[in-house]
Amino acid sequence: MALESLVGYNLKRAYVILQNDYRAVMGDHGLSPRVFSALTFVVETPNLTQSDLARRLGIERSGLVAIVDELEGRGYLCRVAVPQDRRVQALSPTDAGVQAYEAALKLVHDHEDRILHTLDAVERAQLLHLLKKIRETGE
Amino acid sequence: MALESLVGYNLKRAYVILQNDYRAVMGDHGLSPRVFSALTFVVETPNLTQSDLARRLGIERSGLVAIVDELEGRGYLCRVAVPQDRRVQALSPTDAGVQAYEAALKLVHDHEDRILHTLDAVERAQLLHLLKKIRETGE
DNA sequence: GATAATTGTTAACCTAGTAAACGATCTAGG
DNA sequence: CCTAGATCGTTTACTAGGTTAACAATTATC
Repeated sequence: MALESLVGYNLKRAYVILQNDYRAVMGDHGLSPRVFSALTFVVETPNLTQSDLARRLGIERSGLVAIVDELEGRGYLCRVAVPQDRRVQALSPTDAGVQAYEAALKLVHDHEDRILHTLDAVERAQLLHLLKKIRETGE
Repeated sequence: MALESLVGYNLKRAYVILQNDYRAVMGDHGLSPRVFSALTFVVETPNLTQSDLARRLGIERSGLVAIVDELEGRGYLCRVAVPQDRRVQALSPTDAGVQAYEAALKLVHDHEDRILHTLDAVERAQLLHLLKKIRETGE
């Protein structure tokens, strides 16, 4: 079967498996992968603007609006006006946002430990390294 | 940045990069990844039925209909009635389908060679092995 | 000071799926 | 034999996760 030796095919199948397990672990009202990623950037990056965040996530500004809306709706961040540039909205995490991020990160680690339990530490590091190498050539 | 050490995040980013390059190489009217995968199974598997194919692709039967419709519309396969079981439609590739498959496979190999040029043969084999290991635990 | 670029946002659209229901058909148990 | 359940392909409605194009407001550049 030609597909079995294609990286793209195996990458997609593995991606779907991880995503399904992610959702199972995070539950029905948990943060979706993209919302969790966005929250991570917001918590870890001071003075982040929406355009910044969209670029870092590799999506369009327009697509980010719904994500930020959700995080704001959950009370996990605030859009704060920036006097130096009145076009932008800086994204500032709330205390609840930081807490939710830390709790979600624990769940995500549990999920990855579970779904990747057949990979030892060396293999997992290898996998990360190889995926990053792909990212570097394509971004 | 916590995301950088997560397999899921890196997997998705790498997957998006491969998918974008795939589409760039295959062109605007080329076979989409899922349609190419389906055609591969049809060409390589005699007497394949739609339910079989859906199971192998890991999608629902209902979702497969549009894919088979497209392949049939392009003249790459025929739905043929099976006398032994009048519920099923066997999927039989046409000559044009086999030809299109072989041409597409060449393009896919070109695409993977290009996007993965920073990985040597050993790394590429490692990556395939690790992705397959994930697939085995999750399917 | 005019022109161009950037920001956040909305609206319309697209892709790739899922879930539920359907009639047709096949299979197994009594 | 025949009835209950399973399976097959299909349609319909829906969802997630994006994109592109346009917009007013604002800032940067020449």
